[in-house]
Amino acid sequence: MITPAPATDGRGFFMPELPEVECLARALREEMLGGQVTSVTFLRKDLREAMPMDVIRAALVGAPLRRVWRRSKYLLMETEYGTAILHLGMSGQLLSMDGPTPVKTHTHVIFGLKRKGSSAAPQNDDGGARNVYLHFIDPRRFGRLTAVPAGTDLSAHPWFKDLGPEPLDVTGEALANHLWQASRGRSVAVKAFIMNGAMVVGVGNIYASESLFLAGIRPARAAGRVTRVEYGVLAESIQKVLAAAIGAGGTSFRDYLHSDGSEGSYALQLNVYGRTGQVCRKCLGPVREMRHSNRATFFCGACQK
DNA sequence: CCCGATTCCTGTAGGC
DNA sequence: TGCCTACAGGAATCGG
Repeated sequence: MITPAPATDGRGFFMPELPEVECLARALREEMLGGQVTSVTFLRKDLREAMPMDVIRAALVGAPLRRVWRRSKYLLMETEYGTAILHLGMSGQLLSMDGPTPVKTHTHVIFGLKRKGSSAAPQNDDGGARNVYLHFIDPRRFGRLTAVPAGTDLSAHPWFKDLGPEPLDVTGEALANHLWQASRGRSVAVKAFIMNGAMVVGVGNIYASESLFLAGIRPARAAGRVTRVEYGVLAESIQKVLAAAIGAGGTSFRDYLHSDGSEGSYALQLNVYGRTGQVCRKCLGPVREMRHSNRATFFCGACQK
């Protein structure tokens, strides 16, 4: 039995990929929807790029959160005034805290929220319990945060305009057809091809290796030399890996949100990622590693053709 | 256009 | 033990 696992970098460091962002969106929806952002505090001006602080405040502060969702690895939070767009990068965390004071290093932005119904909360004792502070922490600062005013066409936004389909929002057949057609004549390695957000979103370095292992396709194969039948298997493998990780990542995320973020992410059951030299779980041969486009790539030489 | 390499950043691991 | 280097990742950008 082959079971995909939540993503870490092999040392237990939590890496937000599509499944983790999806779980984050679900958790925030559960906890925050209908609540109101009362403040956005910036502890620095830029992450990967400058954050438009006024635009972000204008989009969020003073109106109920009416929608929280995910597109690709972006988390979106919408009020009637606008939409904030957040990317956790590689090391980003969005932690729910009781207080407005940073408790971890590399806390860059703090969203203060008055949760739904908080006006009726008592003033004493747990009077502040319904207020919650979302701490955006990101040591490596690969994250991004921006916002757009209401009415903006998000599909035309620079961060979204070139994105391919959501792998879990289309059928395996549709995804396979799309990948196969887009790959005709392409010499790029199939691993780089499926990691390209213009082709399909949400497949990062870890899940690319894992999907190709499940599909039995070597990562270095030219995308244009993968057959339609193989793209059928690959599309289903991508969906299987991501869907299973959403389940597993969800569990991981609850620990993550309510503790320090690393709990539960050490016990990994990845098939090839980070398992160089260890035995393949299918054929007991050695898992091999190569570097491609400066990224570690893992595969089984016997199981993948 | 296509494709591979490089860049951003910091914490951690491993070599000596 | 401490210093140094390599490496991790998404996505933009550069150059051939």
